[in-house]
Parts: sequence; structure tokens; C-alpha cells
Amino acid sequence: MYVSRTTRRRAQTRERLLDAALEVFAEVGFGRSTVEQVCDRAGYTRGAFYSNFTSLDELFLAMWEQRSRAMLAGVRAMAEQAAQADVRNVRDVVEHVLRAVPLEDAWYRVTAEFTAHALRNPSLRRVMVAREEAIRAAITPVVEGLLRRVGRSVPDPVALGQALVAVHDGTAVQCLMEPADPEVRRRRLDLFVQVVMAYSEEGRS
Amino acid sequence: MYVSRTTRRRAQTRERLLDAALEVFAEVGFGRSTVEQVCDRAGYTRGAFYSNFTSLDELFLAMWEQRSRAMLAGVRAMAEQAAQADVRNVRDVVEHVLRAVPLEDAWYRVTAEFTAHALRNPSLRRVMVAREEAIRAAITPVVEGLLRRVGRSVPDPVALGQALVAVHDGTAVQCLMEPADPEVRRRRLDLFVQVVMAYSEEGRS
DNA sequence: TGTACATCAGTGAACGCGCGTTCACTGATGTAC
DNA sequence: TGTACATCAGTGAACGCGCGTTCACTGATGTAC
Repeated sequence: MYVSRTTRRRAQTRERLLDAALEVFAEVGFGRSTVEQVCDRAGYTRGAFYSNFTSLDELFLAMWEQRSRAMLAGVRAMAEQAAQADVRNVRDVVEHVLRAVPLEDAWYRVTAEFTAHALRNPSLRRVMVAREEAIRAAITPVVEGLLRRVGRSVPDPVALGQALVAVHDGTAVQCLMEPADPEVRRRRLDLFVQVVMAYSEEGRS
Repeated sequence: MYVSRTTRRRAQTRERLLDAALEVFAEVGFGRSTVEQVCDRAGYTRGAFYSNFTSLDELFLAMWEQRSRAMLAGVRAMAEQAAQADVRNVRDVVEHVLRAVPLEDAWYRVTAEFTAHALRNPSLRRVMVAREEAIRAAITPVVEGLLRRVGRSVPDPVALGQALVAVHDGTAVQCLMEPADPEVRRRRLDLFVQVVMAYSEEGRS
């Protein structure tokens, strides 16, 4: 008798298609990407694609979720280290947290398009909202913990979380648009510091 | 002898194609839009398109620049009114300025895609950077003027300008993702207030 | 551990549609008088 | 103001390519013994 099976080879081609998708979407844009381009990049024929996914939309979502999970894992790993971190002031706190969320050009491009795509599609929108909440939920306690060590408490953690995500998204575009200008990055850091200061107060809650 | 000519009819079809482009791009995304869809929407055959533009890319840029100019004009018009505005505190200042920059779903979608597109294309990138600077240049003096009336001055106007644009962009996504949640919009306003407070100080410069 | 075999995963050719692009044409529009 | 006409703007048919999608097939892979 035979039951289930497979998965080693299959998992690998799935993986490769997902990787190729990120590259191709970042290069030419999701909208202008074709099934053929993704398969070429991954080293398969188009049939392989249809054996694993039903449409480019499905692949886009799968890829985006995979990468989002990876990023969230990065944030959680940072939370571990945070316990041993050496923080003396709010700026140290901000610098520490920002290290967990790198600015990557290709990923930002893909995210911008996914955002536009999600704004047109209610179910994708829910996916994005849930993901933002997960990121907030992962980051806020870390920030709170670090701030406590410099003698500050956060009265409204949800508001701080939303503010941090907004500032991150908004400043990310600016930094990627003008990668050669160090001032832009410096002001980004300052803005984070100002916002964290504004949403926390002195005194160990 | 005949010289130059034309332009009434031509200007109108150009206009209609630009309007149709915004609608179609917002609905299905720039990447998935076709010349045919835009022409259908505008009420022309495809030949009319090629008589006015050489590619969808060119149309996208033309449309985006047109709308950007219109938005900038809106900001400048707001600046006029600002002189008579009745502002008593920083919150009033923020509310006044935000009225000039409405949150529009279709426009945001198009902007997100244009941003992703620009990140791939150096010359478009320069266009976007220039436009952000123009917006900053238009808004900053208005904010400074209004703040002066509530007894505050701005030590680093450039930093404030960059911060305001970042906060606007970052919070815009959040508001459009969760249009049903009034809390999100309230926190957006709060964030603006906090940032303006942080980047200004008491005392008439 | 080796072998036979059932089943699965990816191949590659084939089909056809949608759409970009061109172009000879016709009707619209502005100008000269 | 009216008319004739030069020129321009948009039409619509035609061509062909690129790509999505399907499917009979073959070679790869895991399992039972």
C-alpha cells in the first residue's frame, strides 16, 4: 500500500520559484512580470509553475507571506538579544531596534506594490493589517523593556506601535529615494528618537 | 501660408486620456493596465493613444506630474487661507494643514506604484525627489507662519519638513488599510501634533 | 542493502487569444482670402 | 461672415508576437518487500 509521499523535490522547486518571484517582481514589477520570466529565473519550464501554483497572484501572496514571516522572526530574534543589550539613552534604544528592520531596496519595492495591490483586494488587505499588527505586537514589548532600563515608561503602547510603523514606512521611502544623502538617514534616526520621547515619559511605571 | 495650428481637439483628447489613465491604473494597477483599457475608458481607439504618447510609461509619468502639480497648487491655495485662519494651539495648526492634503484611495494606490516604479528608474527617481522637495518647500513656511501665531518657532525647518512628509506617507497607508477604524485616524492626528511639538519650541524666534 | 514498481513532479510542444504597434484612410478643424 | 482648402487628429483593420494555459509524456523519487 502506498500513502502520501513526495515533498523533497517539490518543496525545493516551490522554494526556488518563491525566490525567483522576489527577484523578478523587484526588477520589473509584479504587474509586468510573467509566469515565463519567473520560471526562467528559477530554472524550470512553465508547467512546473502550474503544478505548484494556480496564478501569479497566488505566488505573490505566498512569497510575501514567507518573507514577512522571516522578517518577523528577525524581529523576535532581536528581542532575545535585547535583554543583554547595553542601552544608556533613548537613542541607544532606537538604534538597537532599527537594527532588526533593515532597509532593503528590493523588498521595499515589492512591499509598495503589494500594498497597492492589497488596497484593491479586501482579503489581501486583511492579510496586511494582520501582519502589521503582528509586527507591532513583536516590537512594542521590546521597546517598552528597553525604555524601562533607561527609566522611561509608555502610557499608550498601541499608539507608540502605530507611530513607529508609520515613521518606519514613511522614512524608508525617503532613504531609498536618496541613498546617497546621509542627512536623510540622520534625520530619520532623529525622528524616531523624537517620537519615542514623545510617546514615553520619565519614571519607571 | 499655413503655420502650426491644432490644439483644441488635441488638448481635449490628451486630457481625457490622462483622466482615464488615473482611473484604470487605480483600478487594475499600472502593471496590469493595457493601452486598450485606457483608450476604451477615454472613449478613443488605440490609434489616438499612439498619436499622443509613445508608451504607457510616458502616459503614467505625464499623468502623475499633472496630478502632482494640482496637489501642489492645492497646498499653495491653502497657504493663502492660512493667513486668515483662526489657530489657538498646535492641534489647530495641524488640522489646518492636513485639510490641504486629502487622503484619497485611488491616488494613494497610484502613488505607491509610481514610487516602486521610480525606485527602479533613476530619472523617475529624480522627478519624485524634486516633487517631494517642492511639497516640503510649500508646506514648511505655512507651518512656520501658523506656529509663530501660537508662539512657537522652528529651529530646523528642513528636518520638520522631512518629518511631516514621512509621517504623512506612513500614516496614509494605515488609514486607507483600516478605513473603518476611527482610532487609526485619531492616532495619526496625534502623531502629527507630537512631531510638530518636538520640532518646534516655545518663544517667538 | 537491493530491487521492482507505483506514483508523482516537471517537461515541452501545442493552441489560441489578447494586445502592442503600424498605417492608409477620412472626417474635423483652423486659416487665408 | 462665408467659403475653399491645407493639414491635422483620430479611425479601424491588419499583422504578428508573447504569453497563459493545457496535457500527454517521461524520468525521478519514495516505498514495500
